Amino acid sequence: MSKFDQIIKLSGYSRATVSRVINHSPHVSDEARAKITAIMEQLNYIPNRNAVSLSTGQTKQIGMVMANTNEVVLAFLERFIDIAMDYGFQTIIYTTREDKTSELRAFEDLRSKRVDGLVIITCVNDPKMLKTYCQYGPIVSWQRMGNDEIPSIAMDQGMGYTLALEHLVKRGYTHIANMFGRADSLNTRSRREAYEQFMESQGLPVRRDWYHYSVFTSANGEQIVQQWMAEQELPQAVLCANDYVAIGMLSEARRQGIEVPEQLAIVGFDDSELSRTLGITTIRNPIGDQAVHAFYRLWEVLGQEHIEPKRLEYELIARETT
Amino acid sequence: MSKFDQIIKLSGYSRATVSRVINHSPHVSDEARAKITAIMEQLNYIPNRNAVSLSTGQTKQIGMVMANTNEVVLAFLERFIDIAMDYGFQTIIYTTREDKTSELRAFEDLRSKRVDGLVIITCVNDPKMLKTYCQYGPIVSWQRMGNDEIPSIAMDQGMGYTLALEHLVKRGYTHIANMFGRADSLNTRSRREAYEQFMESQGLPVRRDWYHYSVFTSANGEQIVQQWMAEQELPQAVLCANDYVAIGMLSEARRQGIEVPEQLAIVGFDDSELSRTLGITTIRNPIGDQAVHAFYRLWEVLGQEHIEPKRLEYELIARETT
DNA sequence: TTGTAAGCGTTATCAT
DNA sequence: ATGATAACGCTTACAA
Repeated sequence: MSKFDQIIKLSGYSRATVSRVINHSPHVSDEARAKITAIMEQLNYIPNRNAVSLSTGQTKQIGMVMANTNEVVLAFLERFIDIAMDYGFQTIIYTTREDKTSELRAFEDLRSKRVDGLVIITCVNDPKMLKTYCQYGPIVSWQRMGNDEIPSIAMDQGMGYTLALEHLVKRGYTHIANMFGRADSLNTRSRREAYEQFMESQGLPVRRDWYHYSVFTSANGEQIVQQWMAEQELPQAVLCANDYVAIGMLSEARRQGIEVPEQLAIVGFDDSELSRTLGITTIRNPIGDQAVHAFYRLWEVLGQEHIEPKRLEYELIARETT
Repeated sequence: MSKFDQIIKLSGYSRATVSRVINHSPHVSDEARAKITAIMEQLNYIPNRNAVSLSTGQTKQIGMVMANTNEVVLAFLERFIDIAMDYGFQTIIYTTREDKTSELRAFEDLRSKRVDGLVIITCVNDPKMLKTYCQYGPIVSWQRMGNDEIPSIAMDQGMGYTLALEHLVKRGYTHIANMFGRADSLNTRSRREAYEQFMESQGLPVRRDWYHYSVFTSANGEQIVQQWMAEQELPQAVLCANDYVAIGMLSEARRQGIEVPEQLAIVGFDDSELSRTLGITTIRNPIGDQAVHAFYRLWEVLGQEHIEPKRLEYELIARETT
C-alpha cells in the first residue's frame, strides 16, 4: 500500500481531501488539514513526482539543447538554471556534439512529455523540421533561427560589433581582421554585414582576405596568429568571435614577440571574467539577462503570464589590448 | 482515447502485446510486430515518459548537485552528461549557491523519484544528514565526503600536489606559497599535508604565513599578488588551487612588472585548455575520467553491472611559468 | 505467442 | 467541506 493510501486509511478522510491538503487547497477544514498534515509528517510522506506529472501533464522540467558546453554557454546556462528554479522548474541539459539524431532526442523528449519546454542554445537540425515540434510545447532559442515558428531571444550582434569598430577606428586602427564563428550562422552574417557596412561608410578597406571562419577557441586564435606570422602579414587589429579566441591571440602574440596593441590590437566579445583579468578590450554581452528573457518567454506560454523583459544593450569595455 | 488505446483498437491486439512491441520484447510474432509497428508509425506514436516512469519506478534521470558552475565543474559536467546519455540517462543540474535548503531540494528529488541517482560535485549540507537519503537511490560524490555511506570517486590531490612540489624544488624554488580552496575541505587538507610533509622531508621551510584560503577565481589570484606587492614580499613560487587562480596571478604579475618565472614561478592545477594557451605549468587532472567513474558507480547500482574503471593518475605538465 | 487484469500514485470532476 | 470515481498512459505478473 502506498503512503498516500496509508494516509487515507489512518486519517479516515478520502483520497480527494488528502490530495487537497497536499496541494494546499483552501477548501479543507482546519481539522482535516491538521490531522492529515500530522500523519503526512509522521509517515515522512513526499509525493511521487512521476505520478503527479502523469496526472497533471506537466513535468516542471525544461530541456536545454546545445552542441557543446563551453564558457560562453556556461554563463547562459547558469543564469537560466537559476531563474528556472525560482519558478519551480528543473533544467535538463542535452549536449548533441552537433549530431542531428542526438539533437532530435531532446525534441522527442518534448513530445514524450519528459520536458515542458525547450531552450535552444545551438542547434544543427533544419528549423523547418524542428518547427513541427512547436505543437508539443514552447520552444525558444538563443541562437537566431531565421524562423518565425521558433522565437529567438538573441540580440543583434551587429550592434555590438559596430561599437567595437567605432572604437578601433577612433584609435586609428583601420586594417581590421575578423574572426567569425559558424560560417552560416545568422550571428556571423550580422557581424559581417556590420563590418562591411561600417568600413564602407568610413571609406575604409574591407579586407575579406582577413575573414576567418569557425574560430571558436583559444587554440583557434593561436593558430591564426601563427598563420599570419608564417605569411608575414599582420592586420592592425582583430575582432574576435569571443573572448577565448582573443585570449589565444593575445597569448600567441606575446609568444611571438608581437606588441599588443601597438602591432596588433585585439578585441574580444562577451566580457567574460577572464577578459577582465587579462585586460582584453571586449564587448559586454548581457548573456545572463538573455537567459532570463529565454525563461520568461517559456513561462509566458507555460504559466500564461506575460513578463515584460528589460531592454538589453551591448557596451564597449576598453582595456589594454586596444 | 490515448494513442496507446488507439493502437490496441486498430491492431486488434491486447494492451500487453502492444507494450511488448514498444519495448522490443522477443515474445511477439512477426505478424503482430509488423502490424502494431505500422500503426504506431501511422499514428506518430511515442510513449509518455511519465507513465513509463510511474510504472517502472525509474526516471532515467540523474541529478547533479553543485554550489556553482565554473570552468572546472564544466569539464566534469560535460563528460558526465555524455556518458550518462550513452547509457540512456539524462542529467538534471542543481545549482545551490551553497544554500543548504536549496541543496536539499535535489535530495528530496531523489526521494520523490524525480531522479534515479545523484552525483555530488560540491555540497554544503552535513554528510551525516545526507546519508539518510542513500536509501532512496545511489549517490556518489566527486567532492570527498569523509563518510563511508556516500562513496567518493575523488582522487587524492595530495599526490598531484607532491608532483608539483618535486618539480619546483628540482628547479630551485624553495620558498613556496599555497593558494588553497575551501579551508575545511578534505582536498585542501590533503594538499596542505602533502606540502608540509614534502617540505619537511627536504629540510625546507614550511611557510604557513603564505597559506591563503578561499582562493578560487582569477580575480582572487590577482588580489593576492597585489597584496604581496603591497607587503613587499614575494615567494619564489606559488601553487594554485586551480588554473584560473594561476591565470589571475600570472596576469597581475605581468601588470606589476614581476618576471615570471624568474621572480615568481606559478603552478596551476587541472591542466585546463587555457593553461596550455597561456603556457602555465600545471598538474593534469583527469576530470573527465573521474566523471566517467562517477557514472559507473551509479550504473553499478542502477544497472546491476560492474564496470572496472581504469586507474587514474596526475601528471606534471611543465610549461613556461616555472 | 497472446490476453486479462491489477497495479503505479496522483489529480480532477462531479456529486453531495 | 468532503467523498466516489474516473482518469493519466503504461508495465507486468499470471494465465491461457
